[in-house]
Amino acid sequence: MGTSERKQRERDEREQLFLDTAEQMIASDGIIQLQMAKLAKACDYATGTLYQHFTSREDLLVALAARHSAQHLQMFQQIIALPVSSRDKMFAISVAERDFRKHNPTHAKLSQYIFTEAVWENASACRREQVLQCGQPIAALVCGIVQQAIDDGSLVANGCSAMELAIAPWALCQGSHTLEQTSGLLEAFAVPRHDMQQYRHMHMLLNGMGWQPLVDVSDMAQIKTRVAALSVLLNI
Amino acid sequence: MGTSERKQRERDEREQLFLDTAEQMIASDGIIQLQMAKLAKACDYATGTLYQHFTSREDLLVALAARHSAQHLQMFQQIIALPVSSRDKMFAISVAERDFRKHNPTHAKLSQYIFTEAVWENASACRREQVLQCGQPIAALVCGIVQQAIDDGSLVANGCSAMELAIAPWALCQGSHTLEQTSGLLEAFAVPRHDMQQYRHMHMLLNGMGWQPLVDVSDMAQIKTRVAALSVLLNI
DNA sequence: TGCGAATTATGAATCAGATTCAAAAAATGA
DNA sequence: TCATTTTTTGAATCTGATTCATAATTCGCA
Repeated sequence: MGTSERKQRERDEREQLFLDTAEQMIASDGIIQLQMAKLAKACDYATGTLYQHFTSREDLLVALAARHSAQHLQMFQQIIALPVSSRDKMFAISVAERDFRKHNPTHAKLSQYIFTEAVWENASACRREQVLQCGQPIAALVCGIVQQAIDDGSLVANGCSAMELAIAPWALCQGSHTLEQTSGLLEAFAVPRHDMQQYRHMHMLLNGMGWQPLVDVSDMAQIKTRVAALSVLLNI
Repeated sequence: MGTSERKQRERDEREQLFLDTAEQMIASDGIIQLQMAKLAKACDYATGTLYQHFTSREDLLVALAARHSAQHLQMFQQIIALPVSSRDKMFAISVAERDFRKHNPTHAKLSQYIFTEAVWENASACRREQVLQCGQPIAALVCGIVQQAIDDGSLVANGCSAMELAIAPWALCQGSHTLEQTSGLLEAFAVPRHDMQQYRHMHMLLNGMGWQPLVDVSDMAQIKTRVAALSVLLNI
């Protein structure tokens, strides 16, 4: 009926309010500082009301991550529509990913944090499901790029499934970000933090996969140009 | 003087006892279940005594991770002494790494957890330092392998420092483990969890770096054989 | 060996903050 | 309008980390 529909909408809006506010609070004070009572008060609701949406603090964090994943997906969807080679699409994924993280430091921290035993296990099963569900179309989409490459002959599968192949760039991307994010790690080892470096590594991997057309990894200028071009296409 | 030396030793032993016990407790009940009071009692000490060693629960976790890093280093040191090509050494790193994680699930979880803002920021500066210090020789060692490869001509640097190049396999390794570890992620996407898959990805990357001698990534049997051979050399 | 000072250990008390739940308020609907 | 159901409230509860006054131990010295 109409009434209950409106009610549901209001409830959803309230949930978004909680999430928006939590996001702001995390952005300004960090994850640890986020307190349930403070958050509720900041939204002009009682603590108990907050718990009607999220079964626990961890549940809230996972919900936040799930929402980010949705934006994430949207960004990736742009990519498949791009008028570029499959290899460039895959590369664009890593460019977009990096940009997304740069503009969403909260997401970067959260995505590291929520998969931690301490958080993951304390979130409700349904929120966890939600995160994984959001990931699914992303994975499908990346797989699609690989499949396209296999189909048009620019990548030889060698008996691997598209997913198995997609894992490689995914892992490299993930690992690069983990290293970069890990406080003090690269600094401690005096690794110059050069944006392009990571892109070069990705091209090395894609070359190693035999993904055509190969890119000359010694030509940083060209890599830079390509990144710039993709950035424009993605308007970032 | 002799007396204070013994005292220091006893103190160190007690610290190890705390860490050993914490490790067991984590192994059997998980990180979240680790409670300071329980741990102290399990070691027959008062809670306050535990706090004389670790400034906080997080500090204890970081200390534990630092200890793991030391074992880690030891394992890697074996590798540089191996009578194999530099490429095989680098590959051996990923084999050893994977084995280490398989046999130390606690380490795997911890190393993900401690670098989380919530933990890292709450550990004492000196513990954090300790973790990074342990990492340093590991990094140096891996760099050494890259440098050796550059020197003997099996790898072309193209103006990159050894460290910059070393980051690539490091990131891939790291990322693979993160993906694998992340509860439910690969399952959710129906990715078959095949040990060798990861090794193939590493060879793709090393090939893409132009690291000689190149490996035929379509020949899984050969990769498998090489892993087996390295496992024997490392006796794992 | 005995004694006071200095150091260390103890664990009950404190504190922070997440979570709950009985009571109050609001919505529903007859 | 009023009884019933649903939702909101926030003070009380609970958990577990951390502290700190007190007790125990060790030390240096006569």
